Amino acid sequence: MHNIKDIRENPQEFKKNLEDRFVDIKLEKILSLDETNRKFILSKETLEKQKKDISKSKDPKLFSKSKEISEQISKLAADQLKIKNELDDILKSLPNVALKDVPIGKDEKFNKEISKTGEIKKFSFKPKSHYEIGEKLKMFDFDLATKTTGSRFVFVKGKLAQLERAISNFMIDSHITNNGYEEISPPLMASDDTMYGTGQLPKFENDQFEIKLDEDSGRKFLIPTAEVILTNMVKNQILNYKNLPIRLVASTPCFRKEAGSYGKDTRGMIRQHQFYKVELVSIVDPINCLNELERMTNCATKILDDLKLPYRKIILSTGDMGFSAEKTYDIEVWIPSENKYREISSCSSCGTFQAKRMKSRFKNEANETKFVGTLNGSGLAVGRTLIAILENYQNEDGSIDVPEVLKPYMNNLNKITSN
RNA sequence: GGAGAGAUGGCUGAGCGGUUGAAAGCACCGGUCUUGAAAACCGGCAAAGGGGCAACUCUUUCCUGGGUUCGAAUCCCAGUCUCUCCGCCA
Repeated sequence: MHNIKDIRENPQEFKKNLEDRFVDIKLEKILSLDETNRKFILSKETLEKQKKDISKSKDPKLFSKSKEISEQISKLAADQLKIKNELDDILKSLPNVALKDVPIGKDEKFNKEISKTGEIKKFSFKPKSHYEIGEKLKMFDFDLATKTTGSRFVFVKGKLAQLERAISNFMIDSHITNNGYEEISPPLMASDDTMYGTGQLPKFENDQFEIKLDEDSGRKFLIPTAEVILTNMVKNQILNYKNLPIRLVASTPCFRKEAGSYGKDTRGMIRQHQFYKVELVSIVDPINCLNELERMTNCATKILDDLKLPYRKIILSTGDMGFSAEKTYDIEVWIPSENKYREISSCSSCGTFQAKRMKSRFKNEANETKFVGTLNGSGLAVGRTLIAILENYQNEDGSIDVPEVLKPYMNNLNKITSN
């Protein structure tokens, strides 16, 4: 959430920054609510001071006066709270401000390609889509998932299930051993305020699967990404600068309603309600956010290098970035059957935006309390990596070569064939 | 599911109606000492918000929400969470 103090000091700049993200900001409303709020606070505090003085004096003659003041205070407090809540509701739904080097544009058309890596393989036959390959191998079963569960789910079976697990294990091992991340096996559900902390609530409630444990307790949500639960590990904490950076990795299922993408990617497992993802999260001193973003993105692309999959790196435009992000790189992998690149990772710096929502702070070397910086990135989306391997490593007979680095995770299997 | 215990600052932990924003220790920051470090010693060290150009000052906060009282970390009620024991189950 944005600090109202910063807005107050530089309202026009704030307005412009959010307009660059194509957000309709009611600046006048915000400023007037803030002013009213402060007026209420001032009069409330004046009364509180009077009351405190009376109680300190211990003078019985003043006691009845104190009671009167109490009533006035509670009235003022109620009015003040109403204004404050109204103000907060507006602030809570405003996205983070983009950094200066982020291209301004209203949607993905304004994203900019930064680099292309790897060679696109020339097939001597027409490459099949991952779902054709998987179904032919009898290792993807979409119909069965429809029967047991519904649309946008899949059964992965046999060697492809093993391959999926191999991909996940290879990625985690790589991040642990080469990049210094700590592996976490987190809860797959998150509470209301946890979801708020990383920015999924209040604005994107419709994308989340809500869980009710019982009538009385608060609602919970299936995590749409491990980012939510990993980042919130430092919620409501004041860390020491010596503990930073914190680097976490987890491989978890992710659950998304995919509301608003009806009819999009309906075939295959590109867009599912449930998918595995290896997620990277960094908690850093905010002055290191940009370096960490580069580092994290490199951790993600290294996986694709090792898997020998062609990819490109793009920087998202202001309109295409996520709610909490200040700068985002997407990594897109080559999908032969579609003859184009598709997103396989998204790495974002959130600056102190999430930290302010979570109240995650640290003491710096000067012993001052500051908000931490948070970053998250996929390293990588496991389901989509499986897709990319199927398509890029396919042979004309429908078999799949196992990528070199995954063989140790597949009992040194060279090739996946039907039967 | 049954029976208890508890929730205090970055951490451990005192306080159980009135200079308690909160003892003490640890951690952290600054200093003395030292070639440097450690140890020892000295000093500092909660957060959020408001007012003020500033020095500074005020308010709130001892899990959350109500209540009692002139006054609550301290008493009462409700809730949340944690722990221990018993039962049940992976």
